[in-house]
Amino acid sequence: MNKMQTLSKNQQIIFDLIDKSPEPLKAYTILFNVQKKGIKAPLQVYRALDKLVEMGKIHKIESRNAFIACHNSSCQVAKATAFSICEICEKITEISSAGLSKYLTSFKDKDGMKYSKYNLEFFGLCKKCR
Amino acid sequence: MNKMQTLSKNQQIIFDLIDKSPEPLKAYTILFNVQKKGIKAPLQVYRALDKLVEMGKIHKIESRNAFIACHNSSCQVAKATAFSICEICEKITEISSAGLSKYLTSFKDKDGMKYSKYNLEFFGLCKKCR
DNA sequence: TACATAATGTTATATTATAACAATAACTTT
DNA sequence: AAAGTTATTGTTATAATATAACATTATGTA
Ligand SMILES: [Zn+2]
Ligand SMILES: [Zn+2]
Ligand SMILES: [Zn+2]
Ligand SMILES: [Zn+2]
Repeated sequence: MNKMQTLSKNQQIIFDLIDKSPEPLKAYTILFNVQKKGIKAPLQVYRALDKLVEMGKIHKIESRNAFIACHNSSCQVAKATAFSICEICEKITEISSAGLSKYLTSFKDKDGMKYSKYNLEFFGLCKKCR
Repeated sequence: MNKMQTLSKNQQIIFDLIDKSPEPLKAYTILFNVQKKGIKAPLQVYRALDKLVEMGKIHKIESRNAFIACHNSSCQVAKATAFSICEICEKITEISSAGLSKYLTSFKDKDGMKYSKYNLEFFGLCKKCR
């Protein structure tokens, strides 16, 4: 069974903010929004983000330098993520597809090499923007 | 047929450097290495990089902020890229798999949405590092 | 308690990327 | 060739993203 992860003060503040945000947040946007709670320096934000990513509570959208809460039942697959990104409105959604993750987790390259960790970002137009 | 793309002076200088590099290069590493050729400012580098990415001559490794030349017969699939990244030695290889690109290009999410563009980064240990 | 580990606070700095504006070069159309 | 248009270049300044280094405090464990 998973060891119950309890969040530290800063981790909890920053996770709550990201979790209730309708869109991915950037580190300095987070910083600005938690200054009233006493978090004053970028490093405090980045440290909490690092831990939250490690725990699988949030994911980083690499092409956008932004962070989104995992809604995939706190990602068992913290290290195997897939997102869709709308190129017009920047709506970003975590894709939760057993088929996709199975395909990618079992994918073997030319050397027969398998990879348990991956990050996939799809780009296109969301429903609203088409 | 594809319009033959001819590179501008700066684009050619920067492409040549990336193309002959055994590893992905970062923007400021590129800048440092082309200063002897008269390219003095970050913006000159970033502008050339943008165009080269557009043309599919190079790709950006998003999780590393680094650029690698496409060796996939100058990527017909400039907008559908996949890489493997060794977490120890940072060896990075473009994956060229018809099966993978077919699977991802035809992948439909829960809303039945298809995406023609994607970027996939696999993480693991390369042969040498295992 | 005593020890070890994780989290925090703080200042400074490194790294990555773009804004704004002016000047040239290259390509089109007449 | 002339005139108009677009792509590329040059330059300075600045914005945005991220980490180094060091001191302190809190938490967990033997
Ligand atoms: Zn997730
Ligand atoms: Zn949209
Ligand atoms: Zn390619
Ligand atoms: Zn390796």
